[in-house]
Amino acid sequence: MPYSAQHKRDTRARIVECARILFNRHGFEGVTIDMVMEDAGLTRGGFYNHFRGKEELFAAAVSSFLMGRGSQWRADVGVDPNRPDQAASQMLAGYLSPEHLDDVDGQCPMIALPSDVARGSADVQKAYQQLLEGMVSVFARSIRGAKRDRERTALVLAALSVGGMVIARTLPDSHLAERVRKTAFEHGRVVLKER
Amino acid sequence: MPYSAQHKRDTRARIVECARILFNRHGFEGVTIDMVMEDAGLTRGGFYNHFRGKEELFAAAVSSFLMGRGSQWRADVGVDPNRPDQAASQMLAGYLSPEHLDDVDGQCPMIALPSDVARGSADVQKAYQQLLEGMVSVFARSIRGAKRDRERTALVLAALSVGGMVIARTLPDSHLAERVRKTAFEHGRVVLKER
DNA sequence: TGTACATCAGTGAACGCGCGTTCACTGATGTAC
DNA sequence: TGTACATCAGTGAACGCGCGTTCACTGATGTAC
Repeated sequence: MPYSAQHKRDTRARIVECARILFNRHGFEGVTIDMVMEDAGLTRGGFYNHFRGKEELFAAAVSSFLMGRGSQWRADVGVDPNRPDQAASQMLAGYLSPEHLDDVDGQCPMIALPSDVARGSADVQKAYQQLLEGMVSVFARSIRGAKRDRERTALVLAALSVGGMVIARTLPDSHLAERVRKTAFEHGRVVLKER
Repeated sequence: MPYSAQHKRDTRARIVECARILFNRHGFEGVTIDMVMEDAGLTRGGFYNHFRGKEELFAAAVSSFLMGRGSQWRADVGVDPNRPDQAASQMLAGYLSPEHLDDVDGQCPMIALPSDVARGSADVQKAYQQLLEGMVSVFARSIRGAKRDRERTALVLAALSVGGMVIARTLPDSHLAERVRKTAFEHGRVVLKER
């Protein structure tokens, strides 16, 4: 056996991580296989030892956000189990934070790549949906009330969070962008408190 | 003088309208000058009699939504002047309607093209911002209360509308997409009633 | 009214470039003996 | 322990294709006389 299976897994993970950042910066069409492989310290041709093609890489990159930065969406990281409502307010505050707005490389793909995903493969759309479902479940779990109401409120918070950030990202007037972000955040807090 | 100035204006408008639809369908990179000109009944080369390049066409296409379908955003079309609140609820209902979700060709560019615009020229970003400001001003004008509160509520409704539709558009599970759309709409109605 | 002319919207071949993908190969690695 | 070997991750040249843009040309149109 040449090289270990672990070596291959590591290389693949490195490629995906570089791709995730580059897609966030430049979008699906704006990223070339060359760019990704160079960032990963490799050359063009080796790419096809790891992926069937560019679309598969895109799906893997979007999906990887859940395992990386977005892992808190499933694990409720650092939240006191006696205060489950903290998970929702932490998620809201983090997602609609000024830091997240400025963090091009590390931002959530739902913000950076919505139209790319909408025109992408079935696999990347599935990955996008998993991101949303993860977010919604964090919100829903830390809201009081009947299950149906909890999910409805969680969906509202998700639409508000993603929508506020997508708009803020796209506005050239950074002052207006900041107002959108802040207003969405404050309204989200009100929605959370009412529950 | 060969051809009238009106002839040239008409041709340009036809190109922009075809481009708007194609961009909505396929995104900025997915549309070629050839596709646009063929739809407009012309050939490749003539394009540069009307536009400096593809980026300028993109900005014109996004901007054109305000003059076309989105004209209601400025004119409060068909709204009883004694019931200014109707403008907001009509806009909310129309924007978050199932018809708008299904209307790929006619949809608002803020839904179809957010990431394309975010990576586009300064001009197209300005056009995007004008769309948002138009929407916000329709909401704000038909809400009661202090000016500051009205604008904050209007921004919330805009984030909710755009966010709800962007998410719904991107989700492959159409059942979940429909739930997101509906939930955003119903929450928007509540927000409007509270004012 | 008819005709010659100037203008410029529109044509379509050609250019240059970049990108996704393929492919024959190289060489680092773990294993068998 | 040392050596020959098989595997396959990685290399980089090459291919094929499509796209944005350019450019010399054409011909429809309105005007001048």
